[in-house]
Amino acid sequence: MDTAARIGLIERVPLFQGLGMPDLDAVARAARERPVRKGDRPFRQGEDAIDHYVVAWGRIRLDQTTPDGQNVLLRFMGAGDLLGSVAVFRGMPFPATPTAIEDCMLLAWSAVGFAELMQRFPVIATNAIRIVGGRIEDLQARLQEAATQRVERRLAATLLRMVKQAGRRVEGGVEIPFAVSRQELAEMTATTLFTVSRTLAAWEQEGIVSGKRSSHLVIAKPHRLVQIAEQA
Amino acid sequence: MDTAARIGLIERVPLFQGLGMPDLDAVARAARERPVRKGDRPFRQGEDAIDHYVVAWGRIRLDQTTPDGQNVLLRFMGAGDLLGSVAVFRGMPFPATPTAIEDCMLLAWSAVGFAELMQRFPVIATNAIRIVGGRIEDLQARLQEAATQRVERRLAATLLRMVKQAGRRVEGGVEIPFAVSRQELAEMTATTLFTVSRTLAAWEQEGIVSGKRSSHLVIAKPHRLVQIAEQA
DNA sequence: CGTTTCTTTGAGGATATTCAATTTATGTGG
DNA sequence: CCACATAAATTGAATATCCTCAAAGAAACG
Repeated sequence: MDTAARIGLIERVPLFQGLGMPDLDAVARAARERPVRKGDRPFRQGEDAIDHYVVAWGRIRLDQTTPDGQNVLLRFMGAGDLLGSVAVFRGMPFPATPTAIEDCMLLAWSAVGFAELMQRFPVIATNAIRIVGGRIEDLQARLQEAATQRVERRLAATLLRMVKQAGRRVEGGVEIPFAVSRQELAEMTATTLFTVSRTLAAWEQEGIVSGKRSSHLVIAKPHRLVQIAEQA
Repeated sequence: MDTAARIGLIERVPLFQGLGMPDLDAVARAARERPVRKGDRPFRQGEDAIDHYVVAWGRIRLDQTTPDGQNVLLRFMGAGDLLGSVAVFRGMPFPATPTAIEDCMLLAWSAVGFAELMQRFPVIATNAIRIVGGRIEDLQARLQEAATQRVERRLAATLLRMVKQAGRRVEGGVEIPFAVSRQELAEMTATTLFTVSRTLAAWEQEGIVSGKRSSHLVIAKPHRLVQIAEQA
């Protein structure tokens, strides 16, 4: 990937929004490329956080695991998403493990290099706060759901979040453009894969969703999901 | 409160860590004072976020309410805590409502004024990211608990978090230095006040905690709570 | 001292989990 | 391309955890 290509990527990354042309060039030159094969993990929960990452392309799953082996899927990430920065800023170990669910390309900046960029281009800092703030709201929403709502509503909300984040219009509805297992949906919804399976089966009956196994999920009736997610 | 007093407060606020003397003065002068009576709400969920706040003294409870009236207690806040900033940065309405549980003093900065300060003192931005990052980790931990653990463990974790955040050594253990109702504990733990009541009753039997009604909770055996919170 | 608010306790029941057994995909090697 | 092995999903039945509702008791407040 040459500098021009990097700039093309970087200029669409929310973190670097508001930077002009020469600035983007400086940012691009400071980046290292880090390809990640499908299934691989660029780093692991508990390791020291030394690099900031941005996903250039490909998709990544971010998991948090408890000491006793239970897993929470925090989110899926795609092109333009920020990875690991919060831990770097805080000087703490990574709180979660990313796993590539497709072949990916990451761009990496060392803590020091990134600090220099932030000093030169203060807008990066405000962008970072905005992004991290968005994650807070997302987490608060999920916490509220987990705390107050039943599985069916939560699952509807989970699917709608995924649609909002990565959904693609296709004939017959909106598609989630990568394979998601019941287990993964369960880990995002705070439930078990069994309950997810049953719920999706019921929705399939009603024609709300479709898509088996490794094929992509298609939401045929998003409005029904919204209804379920918001039902009193 | 004169400027000197303000500086005294501000220099211990994590957000302004790393600022030197003349800088602190500038920050202090730009602040407005906003007293809040016990029970009052400086703003409400859904309102436009125009001011950044820092708690100068007093305690505040931060709640998020669902459209159907259910409530999640996000956290308690005290001197030095940042309030509302995430929403201001994002240009979004406040996602939660703060309520003073004691008479409080807030310091307020307008969005514009604060942006100027951040421009002059870039360290404020990095501090903000660190602080907001800390909240993310807190929320992730709570989400994981809510998703994977039973009430007893979650309640233990909730109490330990409160101890860590605001606990005070007293004879016979550690005290949470403000009154917390069962209802509030339930809203922090994603359960009902009934279950909290039963669990605390059992713990009181074992001598792990003590404190009735409006008296402050005392954790006599924090190590036992840790055990419960971490039990496989 | 009465009223209000918070807390306790009990009983019953619902939601969702757990566990086990099948069925259905996927993909790998022959 | 098929057969087999592996992984994912389905489905059912039993059970556990926790919630809901009701009623009574205790503490706070004016």
